[in-house]
Amino acid sequence: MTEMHLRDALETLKSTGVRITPQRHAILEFLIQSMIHPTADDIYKALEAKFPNMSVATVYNNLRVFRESGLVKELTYGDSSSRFDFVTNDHYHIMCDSCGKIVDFHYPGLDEVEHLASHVTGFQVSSHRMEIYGTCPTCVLQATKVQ
Amino acid sequence: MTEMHLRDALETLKSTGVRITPQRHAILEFLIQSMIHPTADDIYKALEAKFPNMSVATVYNNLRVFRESGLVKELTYGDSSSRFDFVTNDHYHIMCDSCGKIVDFHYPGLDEVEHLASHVTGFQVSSHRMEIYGTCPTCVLQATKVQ
DNA sequence: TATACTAATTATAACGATTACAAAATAAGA
DNA sequence: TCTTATTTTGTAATCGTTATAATTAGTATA
Repeated sequence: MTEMHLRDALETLKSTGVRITPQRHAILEFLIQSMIHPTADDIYKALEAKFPNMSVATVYNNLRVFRESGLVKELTYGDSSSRFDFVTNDHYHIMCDSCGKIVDFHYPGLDEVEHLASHVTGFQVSSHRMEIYGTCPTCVLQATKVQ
Repeated sequence: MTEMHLRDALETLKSTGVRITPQRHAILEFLIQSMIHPTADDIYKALEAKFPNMSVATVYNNLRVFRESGLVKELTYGDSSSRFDFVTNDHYHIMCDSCGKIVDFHYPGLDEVEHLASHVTGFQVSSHRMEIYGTCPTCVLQATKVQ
């Protein structure tokens, strides 16, 4: 599965004239295998052992390249830094207010809202963003224990 | 209308022991009357004439106070700075990819998605965020003109 | 395989939004 | 009016991210 995604991703990059460097390979591999929706710094730290000389700039540069190729999605929140998500099939995110964990879930797409918004505002709609916030099971449990 | 909102807002603040300063009054007033979902800097610049000595820190401090009182909502996007929205009735935003303009629109709330997400992930859901992106009528028009 | 060309990496400085801090000013109740 | 805790101010610091320029390294071609 991961193998497949990685090979496809590399193929996509190559076909648009993007060179495959060991760093790019490693960052993509990490993103695909990662379940934590990592920040740029997470990625930098995770690959430190394998690439002791890699620069943070390389991580950021490549995340931008991947984003522009449509391979990766950037998730932005207020205070903290951006998180990055390898694009597979469409899914939404639910985020824990307490520990910050992000979990994927599927939903049939909000075409109706897009249509209504377009109708009401006259915008030409291109996309939408939706996230749900709450408390994850683990944090709910801990909150009950404390009392 | 604006008068009403402002008086209510000041009352809310007072009742939780927050002092009403001229700066707070002015920032709130500007937020209520503003249609542009301003950034902290927008607010700072807008009040420069009336408060030549006001510090940016004051703007940020008070926006935090207002947010914590539930009077103001912070809208965060990737690249640029946060935008602030005086909380009235529930509405969503549609944003122009080209010029950055944000327009409000109403929609009956996405209870169904919240329920499903809760069911599937086991989270205790508290809220959600939804935005639509596209091109505003003005920018669509300009794009056609150029050709 | 060697060469050449261009893109990518690195290290570091710069940037911009936001926050921390300490001193001075001030709102609001007694 | 007086008192006191809160708020404002000015400035420095922080942190994520980007710009820059020199070095290194993919990859197409011969």
